Amino acid sequence: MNYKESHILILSNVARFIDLTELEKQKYLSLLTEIKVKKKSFLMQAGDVTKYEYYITKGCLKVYTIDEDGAPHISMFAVEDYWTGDIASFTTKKPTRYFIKATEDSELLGISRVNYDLLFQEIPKFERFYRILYQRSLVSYIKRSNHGISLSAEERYIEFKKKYPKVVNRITQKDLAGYIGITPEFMSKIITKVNRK
Amino acid sequence: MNYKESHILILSNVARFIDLTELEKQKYLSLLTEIKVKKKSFLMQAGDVTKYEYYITKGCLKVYTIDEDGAPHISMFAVEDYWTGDIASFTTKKPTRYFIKATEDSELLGISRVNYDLLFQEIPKFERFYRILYQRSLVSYIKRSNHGISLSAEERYIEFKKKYPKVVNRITQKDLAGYIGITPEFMSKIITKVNRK
DNA sequence: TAAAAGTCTTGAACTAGTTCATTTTTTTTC
DNA sequence: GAAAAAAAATGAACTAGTTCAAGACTTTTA
Repeated sequence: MNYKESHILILSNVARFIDLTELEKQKYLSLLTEIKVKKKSFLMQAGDVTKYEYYITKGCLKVYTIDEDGAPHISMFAVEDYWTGDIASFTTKKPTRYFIKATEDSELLGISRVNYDLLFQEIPKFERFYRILYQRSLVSYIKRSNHGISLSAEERYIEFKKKYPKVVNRITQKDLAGYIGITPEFMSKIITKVNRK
Repeated sequence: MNYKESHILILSNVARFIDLTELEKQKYLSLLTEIKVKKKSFLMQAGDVTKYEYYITKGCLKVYTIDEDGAPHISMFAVEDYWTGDIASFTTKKPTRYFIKATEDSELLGISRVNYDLLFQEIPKFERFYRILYQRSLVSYIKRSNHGISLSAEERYIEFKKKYPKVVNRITQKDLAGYIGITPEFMSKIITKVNRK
């Protein structure tokens, strides 16, 4: 069977953890929705009840909250081959506190709540896929939450560059500051200092 | 069937997400190992390859790393009805960076790597159980990692008290400081200040 | 392609959190 | 139940990170 590029990408992502028959692949793909978002437009805004979980096939998005003082706190940058969304809102149907905004023109595959439930019924193997996917995400979020409380801003910046070398060049310094958890001014000072070394 | 108390506890934890037949319950329990740890002794130390994932039936333990300066950073307190361990080391067989130490005499049920794999083969429903368990843990770690970078120490303390009102009274202020990510001295000042209000 | 809007840099004054040292209080141990 | 060990409180001097303001540089938009 001849698949389009975005479908090849998501199937190879899924194939990391489970094997699907040709029929299952087609069933799976039929449950997905193609979504395009222009740079600067929103995939989700605080207050929405999120309809989809997303897989990014092209582009870059930032996932963030805005605190009472209006300061943004970025929880992740989602680029090609990443999953994103707000699982809490997706599963509980409560309004999200997150914004997801495209920082580049982006293309995604979304799975709706109905289809997500259906997926587990029709291809129970996907329980395993998501079990392993969540297990791995968990490991990286546990690490990140430890870093947040135990590393200095400069150390967190160095870690970020090491972990996401390609992402650094695709985002603004201001957004990076929002991810590291500091002001853009201090981010600028850290970068000057680290690069001087 | 008449189960012992610790088994009733873990079965009701599992029953939150999946239904098991009587036979499956017995199979599941047969894969678990009972473990007791005395206060101040270790369940795991940095460098070990972790053999088990744990469910706590009694007591309290702290999960932490120690940084190059010798400062402890506590990633969770595990009390009754909580799961703990180091999934990264458990699944990859690489040495852990974590210490797990009992802060009270504690009792746990452990599942070994071999039995964990066996569990999924014999009762595939457990993929679903862990999928949902990890999904929920993920939500709370995403929140925690955001709090670490966006809230002040005082705000994190207030959040902790709200989320874990019972745990606060079972741990030392020093350990709480290690969780919040500040020095014991500053923790003391915050507590004095917050309670004065 | 000019104007506007947003991003980045730098510096000075400030605040949250650290470090170190000392004393008091609580818990552990024999 | 006394002695030792650990935890908690407090204060003074310090450092990492913030805030505000102003100017330079880049990107977006019409």
